[in-house]
Amino acid sequence: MPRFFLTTAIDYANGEPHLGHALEKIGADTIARFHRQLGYDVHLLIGMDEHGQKVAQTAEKEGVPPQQFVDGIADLFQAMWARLGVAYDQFIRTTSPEHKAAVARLIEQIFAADVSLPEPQRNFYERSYTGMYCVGCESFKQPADIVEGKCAVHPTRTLEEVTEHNWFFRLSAYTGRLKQLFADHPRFLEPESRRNEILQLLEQGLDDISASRSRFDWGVPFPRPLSNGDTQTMYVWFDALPNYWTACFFPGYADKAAWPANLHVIGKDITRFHAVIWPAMLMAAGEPLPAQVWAHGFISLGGERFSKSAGVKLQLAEAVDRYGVDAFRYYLLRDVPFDGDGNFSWERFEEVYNSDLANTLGNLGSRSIAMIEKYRAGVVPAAAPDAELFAAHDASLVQARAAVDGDRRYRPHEVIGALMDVARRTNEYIQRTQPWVLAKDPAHAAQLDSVLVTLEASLATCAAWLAPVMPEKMQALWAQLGGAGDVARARLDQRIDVAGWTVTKGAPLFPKPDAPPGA
RNA sequence: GGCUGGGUAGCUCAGCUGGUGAGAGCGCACGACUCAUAAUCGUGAGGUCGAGGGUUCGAUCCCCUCCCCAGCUACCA
Repeated sequence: MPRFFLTTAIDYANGEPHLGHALEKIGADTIARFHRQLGYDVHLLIGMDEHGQKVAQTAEKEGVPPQQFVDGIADLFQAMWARLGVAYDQFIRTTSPEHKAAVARLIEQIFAADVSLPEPQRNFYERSYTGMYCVGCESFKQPADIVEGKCAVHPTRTLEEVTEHNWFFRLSAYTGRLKQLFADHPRFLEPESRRNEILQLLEQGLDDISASRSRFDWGVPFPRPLSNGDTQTMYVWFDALPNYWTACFFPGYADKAAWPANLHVIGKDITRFHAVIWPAMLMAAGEPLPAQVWAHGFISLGGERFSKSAGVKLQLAEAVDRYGVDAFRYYLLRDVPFDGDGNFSWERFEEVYNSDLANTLGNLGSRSIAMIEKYRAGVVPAAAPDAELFAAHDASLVQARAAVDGDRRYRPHEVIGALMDVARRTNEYIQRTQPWVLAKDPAHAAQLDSVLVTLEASLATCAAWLAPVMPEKMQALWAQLGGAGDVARARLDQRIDVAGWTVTKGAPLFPKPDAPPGA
């Protein structure tokens, strides 16, 4: 069985999970579920990035030791993932001893490689760095961020010229190899818009980056002391990025999380770290590279750019409660293209819920199951589904497959679109064949059989293909259709044989909001 | 400022290397049907394909200029 090891960005532990986190995790979870149903041995890695100055500061503000603080945040995130049906296989935390040990190991691996290099080419070297430090931001400012000699964010404070002595990583040495990587593997970074940005960056040439910090200690100690004897803390990205690699050093995960990963799902804002720094680190360590990095877009709220203040406007719990988890997952994935940005609005949510879920899909289930019950006592006839209709369906499924496991990957919204085509086409088919007319004349029994199997088979296809998006609802549909066991085990690359299944009409799958529940 | 990607029906968007009448979904209007969650099916409304110019027998798709939007322009993550 082919492996499919995918990861999401580990979330920075200085706040509660919000809509942006949810989009990425639901997207990755759905991609993972699709692959499970396509016969891959899937490993989905998720986790928390828990080190760094900001986390330490936030913890201090809360008056809690940092470890205790991040423990609490991790609980919040895991509870949210459970709520959203994000079925990860491994949850990594950068504060765990296994991770810290493995990070040190990766760094040492780079030092080991350095031994054979002449000094001017070594990956890690010590260097003094002088920059303008803003006390308000507690960080160094780049020239572009400085306005009239002051930090743009804190114009009342004076910038201090500060010199730090750190470990540096010779990122500049990888410009050529990275260019080669992008040339040899055009799909290493997608979508294309993000790839273009990185190509431009590489064209400019890369600067070395610092790999350790002296100003705080909430992190992994850099494994080697400086020549002056000081031990510094690793720059958070040097601690965070390797999580994908350190995952396999946790007990029980040696095989499941074996490096390299097939896919890193990340947000477009951290493209550079994943498409430049991380590959360079791996090259330095002599490790294989991940097959692909996918940078998804952002979701805004009511047209406004997502921000901490905006985050208050939408409680995830509220969004989930309104129409249920699965409808929330569906809405996000359907309305936010995974290769671009999208917007969240309750108006759209309602439109999509009513139109796609209640009217098109839900009602298709209701009417089909009702007819099988009424005309055939609930037993699906042993006939062949309509060949012409299924030829059209199959064409849709080819598109769907391409959007998760082919040329168009990874675009769950296109999978959804293809399956809605299947549902709409099936509703159309009902209108065209008019089974209620066929039912009136026993002479048309065979024809009616054919129509009913076709409906059942179409619905089973929808249930199987949409299960990754809406696990619970599609399980319910599957059960109503009389499918055995778990819909999540239904293979997407095989035709589902529905002959002989016994349907059971239950409550509407997607009740209208104003309808009494269960009506 | 530089670079990248965009500006197509009320909304969200498809339109590969230029060519018979510019599309889909939603929304809207009208009609049909009754199996179904007042759901479904059909029809329609006719949008200067951002603006101007150019190349061409012919451009939404090629070139130039301009306007507008978004992103990137490196050590917060």
